[in-house]
Amino acid sequence: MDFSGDRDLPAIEITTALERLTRMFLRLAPRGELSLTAVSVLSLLERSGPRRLTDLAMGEGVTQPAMTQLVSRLQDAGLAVRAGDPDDGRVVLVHVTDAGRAALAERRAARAALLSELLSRLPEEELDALVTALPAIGSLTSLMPDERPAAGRTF
Amino acid sequence: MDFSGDRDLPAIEITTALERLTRMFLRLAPRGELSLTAVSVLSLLERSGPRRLTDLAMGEGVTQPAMTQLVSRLQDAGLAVRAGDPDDGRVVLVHVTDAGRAALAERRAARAALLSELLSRLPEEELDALVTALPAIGSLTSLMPDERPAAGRTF
DNA sequence: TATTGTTATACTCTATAACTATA
DNA sequence: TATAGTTATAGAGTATAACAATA
Repeated sequence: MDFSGDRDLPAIEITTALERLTRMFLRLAPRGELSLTAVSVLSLLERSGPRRLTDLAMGEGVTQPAMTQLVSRLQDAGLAVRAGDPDDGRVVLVHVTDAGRAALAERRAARAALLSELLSRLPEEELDALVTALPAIGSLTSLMPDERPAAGRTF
Repeated sequence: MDFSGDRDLPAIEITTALERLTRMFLRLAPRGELSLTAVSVLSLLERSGPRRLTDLAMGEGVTQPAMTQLVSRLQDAGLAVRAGDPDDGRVVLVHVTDAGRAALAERRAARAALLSELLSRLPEEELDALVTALPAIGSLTSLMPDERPAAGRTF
């Protein structure tokens, strides 16, 4: 397949595929205790270290009050902690805890186990195609701007 | 990359990638009036024709009452309609309306437009890899069993 | 005054339990 | 009795608006 002439062509197909993929993934495993946003926040903290509450809200596309409450829930669950910023008394820096990292790993392992079962039923070449597409998926998610404001309920 | 020897190997990597992809896609566009489940139901009805309410609930991994309410909302919005089954007076068959199809198309177009912008910034080979992986994504979503019961809130 | 974060309140969507109607 | 669907009620997570504290 060569889309070099019209690179926008497959957008609808990719959108439809991603819609179904998203739904499948959400249903792949019971969410357990953590909301999707909670997992996303913990993942971000794990990837990039402590973050300000406002940054987290922007990054996740939720409002500041929603993030305040989410961080409170995470803190109550022992998965994250608030720490002050010595340079600016208004700022709250959120850190992921070891328990938070462990919860993430456990959740990923559970999902991976279920996903493995599905992957094992894919034809060889389709599995290869999926693996080959992983860098593209990584790039795509990195391209998502962090500044998108919350628009309506995020889900 | 050759995983023929140990096909389960990339499950964690794929899980992590899908976690981020899911979050990105959810944030790609304001959801507008439709919840993710609503879109999924309409898509299923569009793909496979009228369905019983119970089937929809099972297929989406939500409870029957949740589906009753969702279908009521869709009906109020003119996007779906309830019809009885002549063969069994207890059964409700849900149909997508033309307005429902239009809403789906509009939503997909909006997302595709935003996605196009991101896709256009991918290197040529990554875009190709994504397109090549589309059949695999389709297979994967088809492999998802419909019988998975609701486990906790679905999101 | 502007910025950071929290509190108060309302809304959407979901779950469990109890119920109605048909088979 | 069993099955299909609805109604009643409660809980999680989010938004907007109003507020407190720091810069």
